[in-house]
Amino acid sequence: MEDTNFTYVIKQVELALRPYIEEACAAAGMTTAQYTALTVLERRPGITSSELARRSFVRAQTMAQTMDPMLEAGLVRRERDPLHARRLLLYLTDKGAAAISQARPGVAELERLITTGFTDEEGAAFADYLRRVRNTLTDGRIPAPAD
Amino acid sequence: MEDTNFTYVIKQVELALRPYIEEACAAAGMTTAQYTALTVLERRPGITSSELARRSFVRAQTMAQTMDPMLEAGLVRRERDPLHARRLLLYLTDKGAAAISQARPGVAELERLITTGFTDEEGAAFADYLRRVRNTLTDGRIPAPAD
DNA sequence: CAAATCTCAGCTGCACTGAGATTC
DNA sequence: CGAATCTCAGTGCAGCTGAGATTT
Repeated sequence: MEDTNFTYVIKQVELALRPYIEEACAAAGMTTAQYTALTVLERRPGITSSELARRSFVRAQTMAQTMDPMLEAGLVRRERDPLHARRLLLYLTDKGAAAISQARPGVAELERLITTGFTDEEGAAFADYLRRVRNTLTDGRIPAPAD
Repeated sequence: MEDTNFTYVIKQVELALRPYIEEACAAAGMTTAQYTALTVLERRPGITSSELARRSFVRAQTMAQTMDPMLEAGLVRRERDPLHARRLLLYLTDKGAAAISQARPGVAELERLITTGFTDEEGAAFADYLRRVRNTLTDGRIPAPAD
């Protein structure tokens, strides 16, 4: 197992992936970071921006920056936490849910494209490897994987 | 094979990888993009900036921007192509080779970290899957894979 | 007081586009 | 003329740091 160049090839895959993802997200008027944040928010309504940042491996300031235009556009709504006045809890609005729906088909199409030529077993193995690598690299970074 | 979220997990892996790569490259006073360009240049001395850009999946302008500080710092040298006055051929200098050497141990260490807990077979399969995905996504983009 | 959250302001890396000059 | 290369100038996204206010 020498000269496999994982860092290089992973970077290439990410670069090659980018225009596809951007296109799918743009179809719903969002950036990639915004779409990702919305899908996490969909699974964890009432999360704080800071927590969302931790789960996405970015700083709180970066997430706030991602959220700003979506709050403006009414895709996301926020409320003071009644138990903790400093916290602002985030919720998906109907408009936000609609935006996700609009982007989802393109993303699903891309998921299929990625594993073109893979058997089901290979696809499952690939998914497993990716998660293992992620977990190795982020060991102890977050309370529970943002999966 | 549903709900595997390749796009999401690949993005996470790339994000998690970033600080490690940056650290290894910074040890030699380079950015990630610069290190990558140098390693490609090492394998293909006399390549043009445009060709290098194609092999790295970026625009010619982006590559020029990556190269500029390295030309300034004397890590890379360039010469007019005697056969084509418009072209500038790129070559690694001794200083550039030294910079690669300085960054390489950190990168090699990272390669090992990535596949922590993988058997040799799993590592080989993972490397193969990544290349297949890259090739699917960049189908017909460049003459020969920059591998 | 310490820790967490949120906000403001500015910076960097690395993509992009568009336009122009030169050369083959 | 068309295609490729190189350069200049400007844009945007998405990370980052640092500092300050507020709350538990």
